Amino acid sequence: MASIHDVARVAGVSISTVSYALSGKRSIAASTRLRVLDAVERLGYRPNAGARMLAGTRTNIFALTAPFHADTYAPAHMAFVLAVAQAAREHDYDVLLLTQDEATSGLRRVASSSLVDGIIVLDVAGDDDRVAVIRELGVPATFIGIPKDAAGLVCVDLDFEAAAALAVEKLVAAGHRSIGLIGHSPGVYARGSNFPPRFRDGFFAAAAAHGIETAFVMPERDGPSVRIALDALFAERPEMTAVVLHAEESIHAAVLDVLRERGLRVPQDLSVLAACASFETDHFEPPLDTIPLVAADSCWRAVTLAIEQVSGPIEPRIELVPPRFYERGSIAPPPDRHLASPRS
Amino acid sequence: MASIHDVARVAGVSISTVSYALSGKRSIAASTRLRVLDAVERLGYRPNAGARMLAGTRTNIFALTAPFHADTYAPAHMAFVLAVAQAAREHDYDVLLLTQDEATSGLRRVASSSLVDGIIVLDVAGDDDRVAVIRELGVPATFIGIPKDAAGLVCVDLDFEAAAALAVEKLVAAGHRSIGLIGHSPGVYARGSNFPPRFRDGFFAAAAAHGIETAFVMPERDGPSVRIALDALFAERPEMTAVVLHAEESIHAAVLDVLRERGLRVPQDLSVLAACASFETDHFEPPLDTIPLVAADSCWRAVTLAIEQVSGPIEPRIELVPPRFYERGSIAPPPDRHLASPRS
DNA sequence: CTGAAAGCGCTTACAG
DNA sequence: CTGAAAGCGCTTACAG
Repeated sequence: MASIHDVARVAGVSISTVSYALSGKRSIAASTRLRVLDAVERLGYRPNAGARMLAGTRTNIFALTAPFHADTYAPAHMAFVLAVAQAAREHDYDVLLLTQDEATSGLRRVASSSLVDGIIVLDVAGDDDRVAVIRELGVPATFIGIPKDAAGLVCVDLDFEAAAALAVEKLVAAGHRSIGLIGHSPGVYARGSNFPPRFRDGFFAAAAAHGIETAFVMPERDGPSVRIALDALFAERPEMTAVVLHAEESIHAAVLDVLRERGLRVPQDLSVLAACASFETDHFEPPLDTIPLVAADSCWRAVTLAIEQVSGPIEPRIELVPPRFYERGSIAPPPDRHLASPRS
Repeated sequence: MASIHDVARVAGVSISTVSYALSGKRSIAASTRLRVLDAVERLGYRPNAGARMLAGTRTNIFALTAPFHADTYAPAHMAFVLAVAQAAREHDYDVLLLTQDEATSGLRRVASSSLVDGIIVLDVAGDDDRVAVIRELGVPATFIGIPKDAAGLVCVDLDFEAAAALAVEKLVAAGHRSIGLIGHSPGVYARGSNFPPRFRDGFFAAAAAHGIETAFVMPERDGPSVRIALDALFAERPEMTAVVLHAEESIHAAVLDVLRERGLRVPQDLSVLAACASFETDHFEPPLDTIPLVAADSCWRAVTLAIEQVSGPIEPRIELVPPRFYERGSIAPPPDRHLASPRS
């Protein structure tokens, strides 16, 4: 494998000139640079990663700690892992994958051996063991998600409260006054991350602010549970004209199936809005209006903030990514029977 | 951060002694080793990764190339990524994640910069671009899956043909003579990996060997498609008494739903076998007999073979992991009406 | 604008 | 059983 010495010899310059020509860290005569680049090309030279790590100030590797648990929703998890890897690559960083087995010990290992320049933390739980370790290590890190005690940390997340408020606003604007929320399974609220309650509470708060009636159910992942959950919503709010979904993809499909069974048309009889979904909602029948959870948004920002920290400490912060609404045609005004003053 | 010199000073030995005490590559007096380990402990010493990579012969990092496409089934994909990472860690290796964006260029990059000691290749397509690159690079690599031209490569995979044969045998042993196969969606067979056809062809071959009637359907991922597919099976083989599933988790659930709707009990009226599933099948109602695709099996073997290659070339091979059957109670003898000579 | 050289922190022959 | 030293391939002050 060609080394920097080979390149220097072929180009007829010193190794420092090769290094600078490649890094651009000092000005090089155009003709010299060309000779160097030509030699690099001809030799297929690639700087040795280990040597750069040792001599330089950074490794250009981030650790990605992405614990996977029994109740982790694989598609969303995968979307975030990939989005981090892609964002990192666009900043010339590689990603080292750390799993649940090594949640805290892996962080210590890669940080104290200077294998990585920093850490991206995924699937952040309310009380996450990794928080204390990262504080202790003092290594650059960005959390995607918000732990209970975020003091001194750099966190990025979708603004779930704002997303819930936006969902309510869109439906209120269409004329709805009674809105159901179909959330994740109860287990998701009980343990783990804080975004499901953040969305739920944001939903209730926004609804209250608008004087809107609500009902809330948490079905399990199977079809029968969804059926029962929808029945419960309609039982509690017979006048309900819209439903917000903050759940997994399969729940969306199941809800639409049940509505079809019951002869309820979307959006003529019931408006439906998919909130904070990390999957496409336009292959559903009908396609669903959505306020998506865009993994690329949070992950890009997280990587950017991690890179900033590599150059030196930055102000701790919780950065909330603003939600956006995409219309697909699954929201309409409520059917006449529900209007205060029926038309015609 | 403490260096090997700090440890040597505290322990009162030379840095080579520290190195050898830690690597065990030459014999050290017990008392000396204790002093070294004590110093390591007190200083919280961790060898610098870059320095080891540069001075040593290996980086202890594998690249994992795991392209994710629109039709990739996230849970299985995730299971394999995690299994590789876990197997690697148990061999003291870390895993660098390469995504679809960099499928081939990433391989060149990490291999020629000596960032990694080898490559684990996931989601292998029949004609996979990565095959040529890896041949060219001559870097240690293990494929999990089998490309069309596997000459010179080291590949590991479940023995899908044997799994299909085992599925048929189990059902034949229970008395079944007419068996349906519910496969993946047509798109999966059209492009991509070769394991779906390998299973399908193995199924037909084994059925033919046993003189068994078969039918085969490829439903899309949605509920209605599954309903239609089951109807097609029963239309083609009214005497069908067993079904083998080689498909995604949601298809399994949908099949069981439809059978329930139709009043068909499993296994009294119809036996069901889940084949090559990378998810648990015992939370279904009823739990399903299974010949699982165990990610940990293939991935552990793949990592082991990659590590062997780091020490020097090994014989190219295609290693097939033998399938195993787990009984859960979803297979029973066919109902009496289907027996050639009805009892009583 | 460019070069000679120190130094990053290890591993591993070489010597004893 | 242990130590002194070369060397891995870079980056980056230091000098000119």
